[in-house]
Order: sequence, then structure tokens, then C-alpha cells
Amino acid sequence: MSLLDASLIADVPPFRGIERQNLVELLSKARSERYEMGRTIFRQGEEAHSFFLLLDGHIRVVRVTPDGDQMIARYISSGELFGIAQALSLDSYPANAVAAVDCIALSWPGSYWQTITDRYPTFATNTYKTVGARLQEAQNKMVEMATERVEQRVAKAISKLANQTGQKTDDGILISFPISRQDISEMTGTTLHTVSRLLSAWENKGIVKSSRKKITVTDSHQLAVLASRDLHN
Amino acid sequence: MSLLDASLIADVPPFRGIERQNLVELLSKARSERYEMGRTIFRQGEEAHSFFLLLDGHIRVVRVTPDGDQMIARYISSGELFGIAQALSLDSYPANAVAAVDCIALSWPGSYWQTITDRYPTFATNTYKTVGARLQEAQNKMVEMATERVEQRVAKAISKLANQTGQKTDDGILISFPISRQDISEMTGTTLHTVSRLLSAWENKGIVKSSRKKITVTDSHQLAVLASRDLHN
DNA sequence: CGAAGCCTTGATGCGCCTCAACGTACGTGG
DNA sequence: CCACGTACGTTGAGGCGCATCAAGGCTTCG
Repeated sequence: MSLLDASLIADVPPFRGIERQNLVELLSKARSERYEMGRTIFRQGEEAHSFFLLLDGHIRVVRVTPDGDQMIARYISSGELFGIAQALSLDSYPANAVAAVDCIALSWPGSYWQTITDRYPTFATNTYKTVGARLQEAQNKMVEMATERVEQRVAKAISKLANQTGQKTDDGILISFPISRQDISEMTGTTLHTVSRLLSAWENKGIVKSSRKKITVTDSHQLAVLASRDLHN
Repeated sequence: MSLLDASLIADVPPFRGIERQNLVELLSKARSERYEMGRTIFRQGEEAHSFFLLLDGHIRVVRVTPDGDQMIARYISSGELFGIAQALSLDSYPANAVAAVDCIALSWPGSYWQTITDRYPTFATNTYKTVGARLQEAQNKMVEMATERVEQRVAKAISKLANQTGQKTDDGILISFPISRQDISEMTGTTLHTVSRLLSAWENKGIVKSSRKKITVTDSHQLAVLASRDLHN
């Protein structure tokens, strides 16, 4: 394991506003690891031995139901905390975490959570703000699932991915990690077949371009229109 | 406004473990109000001037979409906090709150939140635990909406209401506040027609009894079976 | 170069929404 | 206290959105 420099986390939202020497202290308790694409970092139900900070890459957070269905709750981008069961007073992880690409993440022992939040109130505040934001997000998605049709939900999901993690290319905005039709379907509560049909249709209309595990939004305005339009207009 | 006694909140989870004299102090900042059935306590988008503790009754928390659809996010029972936008770092309420029956609630000015959480760490801990629990709940419902069919979701919703707030009667477990077909449909993402048909069918099978805004579960085991059974068994 | 994983596209069916009409309980005011 | 209006509930008929079933094509990688 290489030496960890304070600059690694100085800029990261949850740690913002903490003095450099304290960051050094924090990092001395952390361990850095690389996770290759597809690797499961922790599993739902497993004891929450650690919490994590993603330094590089993208993580898929997946909830699994008793009868084997699964749903992608969110994607984590670099700079975000994940696996923070402690913040929710849980002692086991509520979901699986899978590396969507090769990733690098720091981890601290779960037992260290209490110490950090006690010692750094700004850290505590920031993380509770994050939890609050995720609650809002989850509620929104609930309502979305209840009131919108599949085409809208898929359009919204792709729109959001493109806006949050997309990178500009000659063709438009490319989602910056590999994502399959099945992944999209597990974010939106539909089937990979329906997603495939939608993407085909949109490609014919010049709204997106896509190939194996790659999606580029070529007309984000049009996509936004699809995302906001309900059945009767 | 009548005098507020410390015993009012001594027993309520978020305030548990706080000394009596501090409770008196807390109550001196609170204001008590009665809300008759159907009254809107606060509205989505409105500035979060206060946060609340429900002393008696049941509150419906409703999210409204831009195009007028609405969904019931949860019911609040007595002893629970609600309208705690501050805990989510929001400055406006994320939903409407409506009295499902005549209610009594305490409220504190939103500006007092910081003071409380600073002064009473156990209060802070308890409320963040609540937020965590609600996040879990929301995620679960998301997955439910994505993977289960209507009959299951309705069975689960009624099951949960009966278990959490139901009261034993001669016939079975009666949901202890008025709830319409439409309410159930707004909890489960379906229509009042479908809920009506389901309840009729279940009544014929002896699983529930229901009349105008009243539902009694007469065979909770059977209902649990419906709630857990997917399409193919 | 073969196998596995991902994607596409058709055909079919059904769960549930939508539209429609009517019945029934409640509470409010004359 | 009855009459009426309003809110709530029931039940049928019809159709559509999307899951499901099925089969084959295309990448990518060992």
C-alpha cells in the first residue's frame, strides 16, 4: 500500500473544512484498495465492517429481494462516501456494492465512525446532509415509479446519468462508464427488452447513439422533453 | 393554550433519556395546537418555519408532482416527529402534511432545531436514526414498486397498517383511522378502482371486512401470503 | 476460433388503467 | 328531521402498455 497524501481527500466534500494535520491523522487510519471492474466490494446483509470513500471510478449500489430480483439504487461517483451503514444506525449493509469500472477506494473500520463524527462536526453535518439528500432522492423515485410510464422513467434515468457523470464528445454527452440495457432496466423497473426497444427508437429519431454498454446522448433537449411528458400531451 | 407537562414527552422516543428539567425547558419553547380532520398542517414547498411532534392522532404525508398526481409517502403516528425539514438540511417542506383524524401536535420554531441538536446529543442521535430508517423504508418501497404486482403491494400496505396502527376488535384487526380506497391507491401506485376490486375479492374470501373508510383484517395470515407471493406460485 | 455475454426484434397475452354508470353513506342546512 | 348534495364505493366493458416467450445476430476476450 502506497503512502496516502492529505491532498487526496482535502478537496472531497465530506472532509472539506478539516485542517490538514487532521486529514493526515484520518488517512493514517484508512486503507486504500483497488477493485477491478465487476468485483463486489460488500454484500447486502453482511456485517458492516467498514465504510468507504470512492477516490476513482464508479460504484453500482444494488438492492436484492428475497426472490432474486434486483434493483440499482444509485451509482456512486468519485468523491462520495458509500457503505456508510453507521450513518443509518445499521450493523449490516443494506445493499451490494459492485465496481462498475476499475475503482480505487479508501476504507475505514466501522468502529472508527463514532470517533470521526464526534471529533469532526463538519464531517457529521456533511454526511447527514448526504443521507437527507438520498432520502429525498429515494422518495422522488418512489413517486416516479408510481406515476410515470416506462418511457419517461428511462428518459429521466439516462438524462440524469448524462448530466451527472457524462463527458462531452464530438457526438454529444457520453455516459462515462459501461452500462448495459439490463442495468438501465434495473434502475427503472422494466425489462432489458423494453429498454432496447426504446433506445433503438430514440436512435432513429437522433436523440441518442448507443452500442454495447455505451450510451451517448446526442439531443439532450429532446430527451428532456420525453422525460417530462406524460401520457396525454 | 394550556400548560404543558413534562410527562407529555418524557416517554416519547426522540426525547427519551433527557432529564425532566430539560424537558420543561424544551416544552416552554413549544406550542400546542389542535388540527381537525382534513386540515393541512403544512404544504410542500412552503418555508419550513416549524417542526412538529404528534401527540395524538394520525398524519398523512403526501408528495405532490408538478402535474398534480400525488402519493402518500407515509402515515405518522403519535409519538413521532414530522416536518423535520431541518434534519434533512432543507429549508422548505418536501411534502404536505394532512390530519387523517383530529390531531394534537406540538411545534417548535425551525430556528430552534440547531439549539436542540447541539444541546441534546441523544435527541440528535435519535432523529438521525429515524431519518436512516425512513431512507431504508423508501428504498424498500422503491424496489417493491419495481418488482411486485399491484395485489402484492396492496396486501403489504394494508398488512403494515394493520400491524402498526391496528386495534383488535371482535372481527379482527381494524385500521385505527379512516382510510379510503383512494388513499390506499395513492400509497401503492394504483387506482381506487383496482383497490376496490381487490378488497371485494378479499372480502369474499374472508380475508378482510371493509366499509366506507374502514378496513378490518380478519385473516392476517392469508393476507401475509398474498403479500409475499409473486406471480408464479 | 469458439464461447459467453450483450443486443435486437418479432409475436403473443394479460394485468391493470381508463371510461362509464350507478349505488350508497354521510352530514348539512332548511 | 328529512331532503338533498357530495363524497365514497362498486362493478362492467374495452383497450393498451409492457412483460413474456422465442429466436437469432453481433462483440469481445481468452
